[in-house]
Amino acid sequence: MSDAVSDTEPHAAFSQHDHAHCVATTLQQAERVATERGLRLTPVRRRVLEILLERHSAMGAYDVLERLAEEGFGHQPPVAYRALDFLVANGLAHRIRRINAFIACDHPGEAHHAAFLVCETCNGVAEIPADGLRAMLEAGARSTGFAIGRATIEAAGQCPECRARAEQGTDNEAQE
Amino acid sequence: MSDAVSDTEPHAAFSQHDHAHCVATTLQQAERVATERGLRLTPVRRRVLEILLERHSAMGAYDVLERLAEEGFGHQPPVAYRALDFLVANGLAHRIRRINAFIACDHPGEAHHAAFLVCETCNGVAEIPADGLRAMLEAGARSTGFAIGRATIEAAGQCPECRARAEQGTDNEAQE
DNA sequence: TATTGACTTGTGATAACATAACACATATCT
DNA sequence: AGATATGTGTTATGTTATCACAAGTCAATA
Ligand SMILES: [Zn+2]
Ligand SMILES: [Zn+2]
Ligand SMILES: [Zn+2]
Ligand SMILES: [Zn+2]
Repeated sequence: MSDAVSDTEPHAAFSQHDHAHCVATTLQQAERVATERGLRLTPVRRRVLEILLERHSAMGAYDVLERLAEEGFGHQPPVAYRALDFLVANGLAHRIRRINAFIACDHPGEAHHAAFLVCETCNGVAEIPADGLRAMLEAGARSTGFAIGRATIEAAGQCPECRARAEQGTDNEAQE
Repeated sequence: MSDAVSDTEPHAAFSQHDHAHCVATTLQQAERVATERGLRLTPVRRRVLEILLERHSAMGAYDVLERLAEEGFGHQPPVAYRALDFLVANGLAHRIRRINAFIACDHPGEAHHAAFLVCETCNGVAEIPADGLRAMLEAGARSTGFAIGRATIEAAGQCPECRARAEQGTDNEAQE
């Protein structure tokens, strides 16, 4: 049987890799960005970024808050939301609206538009480049006179690993 | 300088038009779709669709619920959510995640992918064709082996009318 | 006709997500 | 030090969404 997946290059979010390297380089980039722009990457903010960086999936604000509380930071929602909002506002994290969650940015500091692939099975989230998508969206909007500020581009589906796993199980999956 | 907006073709959501015509034709289409597919467009469901069709902007579930309650339907959130979920599942309405709201579909029954332009000033929402965007997104996903189910493409910004209004005000709005 | 089974609508309760308002602390600048 | 802006923590509340269960509707069929 031919494997439809085998000839692709899976995103780091959906495959085994040296994640410590992801964390180190991204955190380093984030720190450089903060310095360059005079942002105050305070203890809470930095810790939230580190927590998000632990996995290639998105975390809800309350999950982040729980971690913060355990570690001696505040126990109330605004503590998490403020740090998360700071990170998002400064391009160090992204908000995934489909699942009300947040994820660390893969390329902080580099001007880019991103789209997100959200696996409905394992909850992994991959950030993929979306400059072309953004340009196309912008073109569509311009023809109606609409001026785009920010865009949200998200896809829900199944990542290659979960897809392969599903192939083994022979059940028919019902669609939504 | 020429007016950057004047030569565009504004979307119905952002300009004066015969809205009764919008409502009539869309509702008619929706009814045809329901009949063809054996869907039960019950009183609540139909009423919710009519309520959404009243304006070219999105409504929150609780706003819909309030209307339903006034009109003798149930008073509890599931009443609204179930009807809305039914409409979304069957392509008669769309969910706008950026603002946690719902809007009637412009072209029920016609297979299409849509993107949405959400005006942050007047809360108008325009549905625009997104088959090209979807194809591009799909291409990006495929290169990572990801299989897309549903996609969310939304832009927040300013509609042509609000943009024009803002231009007039810029001289006066220098001070707060 | 009466039974059945799938589906729909309603309810109360609760979960999950997000912000308002205010007090106090800490950094920055003069 | 004093003035100003920013950040952190708190309590309280607002907003969005789902769960679990009872009762009603409807159509096929025994
Ligand atoms: Zn990694
Ligand atoms: Zn997966
Ligand atoms: Zn209209
Ligand atoms: Zn507008």
